[in-house]
Amino acid sequence: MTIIGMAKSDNTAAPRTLKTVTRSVDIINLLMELDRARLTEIADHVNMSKSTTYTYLKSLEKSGLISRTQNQYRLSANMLVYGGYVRNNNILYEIGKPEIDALATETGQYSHLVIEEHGRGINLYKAKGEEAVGDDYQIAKFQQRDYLHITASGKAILAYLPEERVREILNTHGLPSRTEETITDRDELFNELDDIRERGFAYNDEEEIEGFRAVGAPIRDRNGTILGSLSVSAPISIFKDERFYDEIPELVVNVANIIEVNINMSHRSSEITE
Amino acid sequence: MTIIGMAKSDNTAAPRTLKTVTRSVDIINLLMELDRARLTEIADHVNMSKSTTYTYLKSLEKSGLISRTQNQYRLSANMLVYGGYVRNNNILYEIGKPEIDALATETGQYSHLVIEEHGRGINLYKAKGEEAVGDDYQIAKFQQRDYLHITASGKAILAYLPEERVREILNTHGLPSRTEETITDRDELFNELDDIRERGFAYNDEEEIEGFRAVGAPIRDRNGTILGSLSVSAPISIFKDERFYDEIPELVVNVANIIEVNINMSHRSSEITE
DNA sequence: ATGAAAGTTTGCATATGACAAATAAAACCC
DNA sequence: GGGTTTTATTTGTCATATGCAAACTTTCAT
Repeated sequence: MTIIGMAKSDNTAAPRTLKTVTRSVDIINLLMELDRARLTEIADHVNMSKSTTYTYLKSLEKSGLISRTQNQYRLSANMLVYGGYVRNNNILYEIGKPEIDALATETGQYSHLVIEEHGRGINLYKAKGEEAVGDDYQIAKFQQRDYLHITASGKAILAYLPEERVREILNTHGLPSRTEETITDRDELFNELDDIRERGFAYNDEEEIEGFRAVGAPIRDRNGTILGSLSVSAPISIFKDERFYDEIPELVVNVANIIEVNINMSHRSSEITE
Repeated sequence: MTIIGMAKSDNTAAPRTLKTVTRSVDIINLLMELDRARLTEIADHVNMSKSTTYTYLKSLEKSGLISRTQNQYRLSANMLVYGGYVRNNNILYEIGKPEIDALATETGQYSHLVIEEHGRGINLYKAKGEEAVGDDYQIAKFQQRDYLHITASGKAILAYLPEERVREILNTHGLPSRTEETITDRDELFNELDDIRERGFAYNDEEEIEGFRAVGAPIRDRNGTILGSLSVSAPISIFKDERFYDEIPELVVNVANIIEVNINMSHRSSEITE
């Protein structure tokens, strides 16, 4: 009775996709992995002939997605333009940024504003408090995106997504673990999500990074649709139990509520259809 | 004897480019222009059949470059991941950010860190001082990229780029004007660039935005190669002549020098080959 | 200098993308 | 609420844009 349901019960056939697009994005993602690479190296990684790869690289360069310095290719600074556009036009960023800044200042720690896309959590903004350690804590430095089940902000989002959607996300990404504490079992996760809904906020107790704790709260629109979430994180030594279990959650939930109110009052709130 | 040299004396034929890539990026850029759009609208704009456009949109969506909410397509939040990656891995950002922050605090105004790519100035980072007006001054709000000849930071870069490269850029982008004061004449621009090199920094006196002034200074590596530039900008009422012509330039050049020293001392400085 | 490695160009065959037409699903409207 | 228009999706077919190999050029290393 194994229900290892990779079923993919699409009644609708998947729409056609352009190989050229897929391959282009493969190259772009590869460049984010390698930081910079030369033609031959790239061709090897993506399993295309050198000549074909050459054409791709030239095309991507001409279009402004990647750039080249002496035969080394890397992501173009234009990506900043696209990214900046997305951020500046996001109402959650517009309204949430000052609150996140204030929260980081108040707690002295890191505070993050997160949205979900394609089943992953994407960092919309982060602020660093005075006492926060690490330049940007540890490895997470270059990371703008993470699995939802391993962070407080991510779990706060999952808890308020339709269950069907959650299952879809789990099917796509699974439950990879990051530390001993990471939740890797579906049932356990669903229980956790129940708890989160009951409490109204999420904990992350060393589930992402050993020695780190975080508290996250959902940000929802007036219909209850989840828009994103925010979190505050710090080393255990700073988030001792009293603070971690009482003080911080109150603060975080409070700020989440403020953002919700401001968004719902905003004339732009109609834009957030999702 | 008109030497209106659009000559394009390529002895090398332009390499092949993939139509699919060009079209994909056209769609991406269109979405940045329209913010969000539906299939039919997009198909109209890019002059492709609806069915073809459909395939493009699905492909781009699946690859994570764009996203869809109820048949409205827009840039994906993933762009933040790419943009964030580019920023975080840029040594000029790493080293320049704290200096720009300090400069904004010190002057109370806006300070920007700019790099050049594809002949345009791209905002790597900006900081806002306490007394700076506007949420992000005026229209410039969503803009992450600008022509080089209309800003102080841009002119500071142009002044230290090889003349050949400057001509290339001018051929590509021309000298579009933004205000009455914008430099729109080639010879005038080259004279200006001479002046900038003599002084070591650039002025922008209402050339970009009416009522706004800025001072920009180049940031170069030990070989004299331009890496980027920084600037401080404010309304004329704040940058009165004394301040604009003496005080601010000294400050700006000083910070540029500090950044240069730090970059050249950095072990990563080898990365900046360009 | 010489050879090897990396990048670039070109011709050709075929897989891939473009379109039209058909179908399905919304949105509109009287 | 049913009929009409608009919009989105699917599919078959054909033309061509893409992928590869092989030739050529440049760069690097010894």
